[in-house]
Amino acid sequence: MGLTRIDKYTQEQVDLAQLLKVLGHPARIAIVQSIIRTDSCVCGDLVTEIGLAQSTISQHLKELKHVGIIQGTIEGSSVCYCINKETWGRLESTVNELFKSVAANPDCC
Amino acid sequence: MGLTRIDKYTQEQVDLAQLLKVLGHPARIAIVQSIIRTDSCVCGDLVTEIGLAQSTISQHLKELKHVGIIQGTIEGSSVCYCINKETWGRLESTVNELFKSVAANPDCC
DNA sequence: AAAGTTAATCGTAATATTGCGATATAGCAA
DNA sequence: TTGCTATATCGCAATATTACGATTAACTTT
Repeated sequence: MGLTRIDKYTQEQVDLAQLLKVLGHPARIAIVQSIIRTDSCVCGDLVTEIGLAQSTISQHLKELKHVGIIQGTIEGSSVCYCINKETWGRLESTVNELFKSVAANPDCC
Repeated sequence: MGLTRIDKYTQEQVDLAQLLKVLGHPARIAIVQSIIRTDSCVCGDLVTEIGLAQSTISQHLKELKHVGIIQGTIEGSSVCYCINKETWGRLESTVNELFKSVAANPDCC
């Protein structure tokens, strides 16, 4: 069917999966890393830096923005994209909880 | 084209994205959580617990196994799936590095 | 051997994702 | 106004993903 069934899962599972899914693309990882590294909200630079078409980068930015991983502010004729720390904080604590339970899990096979 | 171009990215970006992508599905999150929680390598139980078809669960297990998130050992007529801690350790440190750089990133817009 | 259990694989239909060029939109500059 | 730049959106083609039923494979029990 190609349609992920969400009626079987908790809201937490759906939310976490959504964030991880959006981050689960190398272009979007590269975009996030670039936004962090350049430390300024350059945006069009991503096109030349990553080497995908402008429309493709714009689409990835849209997805990152849609789930709240980044946020954009219009700044003259360009757009300033930066990290949404609230979402990252939420993701960090959820993921760390998972890591903790993995670490505490005894080997069994 | 539907084909993710990997020639534009570093190996680290591709590897991280691959792990996050596989975890980016609620059924696979539920599977991982269940494997951790039950603390034993039950497997067929996932079908009744999650409520997807047996073939669907098997397919998700295959993907988790393929990227090394879990590992399976044949145990009689059933299979014992459990966490692959080496992969989780790698993922944890990579992700934590990312979280650290996000936290250190100054707000700019 | 025959039947039952468990899990993997195959085939398939429906939907989603990726990437691009072309076009639209909006602010800025001359 | 007329261009120029920056970004978003549209439409499309290629490919990937998701889910399922049916089948297969392998072990267990009778």
